Amino acid sequence: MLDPTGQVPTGLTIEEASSRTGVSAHTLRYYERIGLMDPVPRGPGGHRRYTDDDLGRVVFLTLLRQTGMSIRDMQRFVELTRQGDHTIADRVDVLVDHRARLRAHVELLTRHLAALETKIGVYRTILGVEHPTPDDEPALAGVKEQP
Amino acid sequence: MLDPTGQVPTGLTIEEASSRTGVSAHTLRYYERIGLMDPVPRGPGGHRRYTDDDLGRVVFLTLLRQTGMSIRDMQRFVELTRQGDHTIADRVDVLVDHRARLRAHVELLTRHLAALETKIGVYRTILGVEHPTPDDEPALAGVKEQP
DNA sequence: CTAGGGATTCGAGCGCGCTCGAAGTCAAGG
DNA sequence: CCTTGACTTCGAGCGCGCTCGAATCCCTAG
Repeated sequence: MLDPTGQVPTGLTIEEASSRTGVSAHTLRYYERIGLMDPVPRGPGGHRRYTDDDLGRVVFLTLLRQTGMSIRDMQRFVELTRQGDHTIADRVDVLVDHRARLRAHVELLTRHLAALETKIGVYRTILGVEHPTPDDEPALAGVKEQP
Repeated sequence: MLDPTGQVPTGLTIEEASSRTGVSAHTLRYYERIGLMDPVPRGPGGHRRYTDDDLGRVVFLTLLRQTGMSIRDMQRFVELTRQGDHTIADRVDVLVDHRARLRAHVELLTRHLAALETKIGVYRTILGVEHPTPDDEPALAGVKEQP
């Protein structure tokens, strides 16, 4: 493990970074290719070694993606970051806009969720309401029905 | 507008249905093609005339889509519907599962929203907090952060 | 030295959910 | 009559976000 110079490679391999972030190695390379990540430092043999900062970046990118920001918009945001501190106000604008969209989206989903509850209620009523709705908390417990 | 027989075509044209549901005419035809909608009744000239029931169906399909159900799963659900009342319990199962995923998704988004607030806060701090953040009350009541 | 394993780059391919365009039909209006 | 325009069917195409596979390279173990 130790090399003769005493240098221990620092940082995580791409596989380790993948398992810690939940992002596939393929996707990690892809993000780097398209400029969402700055070139990740390389260890011996040109292998990527992810630093904590790199991981943090990945996590943030994942947050943006999962909240519906497009790859293209993420690229624009990252470009702002690269341009230095004088773009911080712009970055805040982007994030605030994104937050607004996200809030609206969450509200929409919440309304849809309520409508879905109603629909389920209607169906259950049709089935005959023996059960005093033992269903409003288990989620994964597994939904039993009986005739 | 009135034809000699006194027959007034009933229901909405595809364009009207589109503007009322927010779903494009292209997509309405597509949904019918792939079996998400039963064949919509036709008026003179073979043109579609959407009934209120049809619109209701479109709205429900839209809800499922917007909450992340795949077209494929929607097709399976619709197929159950077509098979008659004895599939109601199965339909409930599908909807309950979907509700669980939706709840989890909303929770994830809510956590991401909180993280986003934090990030914005950090950036604002860097900018120097002249502005007493005139932004932390609108939209949603949920999710407050405090330093 | 050889073999193995896991990384590298790169472009191509894929699944999803539309989205579009071509070609045709029909009814009303001038 | 002919035009206009909104509809019809159908298959093809598109944009997105990955996802994969081939070829190559490097390091380590035996």
